[in-house]
Amino acid sequence: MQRTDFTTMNCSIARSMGVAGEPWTPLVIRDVYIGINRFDDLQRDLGISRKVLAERLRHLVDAGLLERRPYSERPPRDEYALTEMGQEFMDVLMAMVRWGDRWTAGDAGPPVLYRHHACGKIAHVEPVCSECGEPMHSTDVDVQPGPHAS
Amino acid sequence: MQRTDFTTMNCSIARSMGVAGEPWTPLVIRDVYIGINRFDDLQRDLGISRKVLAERLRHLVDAGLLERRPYSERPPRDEYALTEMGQEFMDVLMAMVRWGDRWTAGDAGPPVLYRHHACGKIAHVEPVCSECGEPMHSTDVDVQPGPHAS
DNA sequence: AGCTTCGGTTCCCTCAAGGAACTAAGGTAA
DNA sequence: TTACCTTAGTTCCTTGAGGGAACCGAAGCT
Repeated sequence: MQRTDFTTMNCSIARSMGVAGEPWTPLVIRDVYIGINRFDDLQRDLGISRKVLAERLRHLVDAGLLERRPYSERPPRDEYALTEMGQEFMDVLMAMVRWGDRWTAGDAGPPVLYRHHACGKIAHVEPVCSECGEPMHSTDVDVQPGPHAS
Repeated sequence: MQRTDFTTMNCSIARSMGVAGEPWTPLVIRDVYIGINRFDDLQRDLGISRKVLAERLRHLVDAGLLERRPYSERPPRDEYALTEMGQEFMDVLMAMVRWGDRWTAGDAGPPVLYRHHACGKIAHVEPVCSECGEPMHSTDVDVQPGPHAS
């Protein structure tokens, strides 16, 4: 948790950042997604302090994005896996990958590529409207108060 | 900047977080997007420390997501506006809104709604494949090394 | 001359990040 | 049964970023 608690703000961006926006947290989620599931492997891959990693994992399990899963009875050992809530957060990270590839990758190009199962092509995500399927960027919408407006 | 510099890592998620992942930064971008463009207005709306706000704005201008724009000659005053790079970062924040609405909004419902210009309906973003237009979530892709793999 | 607005900067305090060392529970080899 | 290894943390200390309040400077307003 940063100094300010974003999780209680009446804004979905703030709450998302409160749950998964602390330093390292998105990278932990990415690593678990690509199959790095164990404490020592995460620590080695990220180069993160063991103390901070333990805090982040505890927070993510408490928040419901990760779950602990035993992979060995003797000795008893747990690994971390994405829950459905965590899987869906990958949508946010894939949007972040798209943006980072476009604006921060430079001439060298993106470090990883995504091959879409359905069509077999190298692709990136595009945001479209859930109702009509047309492109939906920030310039394509009006913002208006919702049920729980402040 | 957090202690660790994420902007130089060979990962678009890390670089995105390095540029726009510090505490408050996504909320500053959201506010500028919805038309809160001036220092004092941002400070009042967010309740952020003036010191931290000044740091964040400077960082976002340096990174190219925001630009300063004069809105008064006498007295000389600037306001902040999203660049194209900043506008496109809104795609990430809209994905975050979608996730936050689904998983953290609770019974009260989302605080804000988005009306899509093209179809006029209340909608949220769905990620689709840039090549075939079918849904593209993290479970729909294989990850493979790109041109600038580590 | 004095008050207000805007857009910051400066100062100080606290608490989180980073890093290294330590711990604990069990397994393996001699 | 002694010694060492692996895994998954915890503890301790130092440093530096976040928070808050006060201050500042340029311009306008009365």
